[in-house]
Amino acid sequence: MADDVREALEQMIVTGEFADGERLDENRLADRFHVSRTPLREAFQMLAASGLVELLPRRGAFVRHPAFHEMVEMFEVMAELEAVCGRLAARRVTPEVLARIRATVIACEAAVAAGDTDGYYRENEHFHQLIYTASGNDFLAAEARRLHKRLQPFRRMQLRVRGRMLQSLTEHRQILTALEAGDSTGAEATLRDHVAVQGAKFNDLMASYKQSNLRANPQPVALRG
Amino acid sequence: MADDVREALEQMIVTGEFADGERLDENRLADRFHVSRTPLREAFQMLAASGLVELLPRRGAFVRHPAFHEMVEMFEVMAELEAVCGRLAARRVTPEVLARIRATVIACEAAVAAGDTDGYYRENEHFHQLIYTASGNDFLAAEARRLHKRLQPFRRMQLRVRGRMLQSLTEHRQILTALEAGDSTGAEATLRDHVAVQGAKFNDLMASYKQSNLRANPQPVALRG
DNA sequence: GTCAAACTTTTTGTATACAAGATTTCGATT
DNA sequence: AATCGAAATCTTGTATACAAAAAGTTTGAC
Repeated sequence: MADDVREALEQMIVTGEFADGERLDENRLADRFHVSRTPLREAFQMLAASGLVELLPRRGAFVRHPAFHEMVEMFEVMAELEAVCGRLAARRVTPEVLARIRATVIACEAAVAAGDTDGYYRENEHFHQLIYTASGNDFLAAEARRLHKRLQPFRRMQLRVRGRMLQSLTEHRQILTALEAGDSTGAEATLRDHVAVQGAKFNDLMASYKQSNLRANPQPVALRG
Repeated sequence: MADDVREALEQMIVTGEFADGERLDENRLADRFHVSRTPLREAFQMLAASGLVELLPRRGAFVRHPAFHEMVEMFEVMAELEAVCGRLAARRVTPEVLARIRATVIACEAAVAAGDTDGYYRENEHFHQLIYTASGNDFLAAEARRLHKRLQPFRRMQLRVRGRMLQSLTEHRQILTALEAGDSTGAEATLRDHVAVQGAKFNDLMASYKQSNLRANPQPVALRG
């Protein structure tokens, strides 16, 4: 029950239903979800653990959208984590996982050919999840998945850009080639560039950030109404 | 209050007062700490968020010590995170932070000269915290600190080994040199090797793991009393 | 003696009650 | 009219109450 509430709130937050710094009203939300404050507060704590809200003692739970520079920092870490996954995967990937990666690349090609953006998005997700698995380090994979999930709402912004899908596919192919060749340096570099927000991607991301409703409020949380 | 309880439980867990898989009894602990179950359960959730306990629905909170292979995986990630910090720091470190890193290396030298293990441990902590800061990426620094803290009880095992302190100091010097030279590749490689558990360090760690009371129970959590 | 089903006891999860801290309102003062 | 402070109101944090699920125990059949 507490987990259902967390799920619902998480959805509401990442779809921008709350402004940055907005306080989550325990009584109002308890009414809304037909639960008492107890499971609601549990949900708040879970959201705080994943960084979606900030808990200020005796003040309440405040939703926290990342500032642009924080988003860039998170993407930088994501790029490095995936680069590490790639480097390790080049040495450790099992034939089974490699085959599944190959399959997603083929599915991605099909999606591009069909102009199926949603399909591409889905297969792209699989591709990255498999890279994490391929690292052979479950802890690394779990950390990568955690950050990947956290960045999901912002990644959505990115992939709609024209031509991005095709470029992404090309990079997937290069990554696959590197993994097949056991080329750890190549896999690392290609994955880093694939995920990193730089060059044109930086500007695209900035543009969509400014349009989104997941923008941070420049005022510090503690001083807001 | 909930946070005090979390603090206390965290201490008890990392000092091995509970066996792996042991259930944390809400009523008993509520009595022990003179609090009600409400803040206690909050503490459980926080501990679950940092991976120290596992929450099984309708079953309770079970302490979770990492298996040896999980510990190795965590150290591998730590090594990679610090390597990234080092690479970025070589390009981004500010003169102020660099000066403070230099100071810790000098303090480490003094500690080695005096045979002051505790002093070395303290300065070593500062050194690594500063490396995180030097990365210029606050999110990366926060993630590195989180994992660093999680590994603290296991790192304690490591540094007592004879000769380790001197080798560690030598590596600190090399890292500092690389940072001063703006040598990102050097800083990255040196830091990775410094933190990585490999060669003799692997065997040392395994030996102390086996002796510690933070060992995992081979039986899966769900099947334990 | 073993197994299983029914019953009893614990234990968890949620709701509610209440006290202490934060916020707002409103009036008095400059 | 603006500002400060006290009273009133709201909100959070903790304790307690209660229902439902899990664990443990007893009883009965074979």
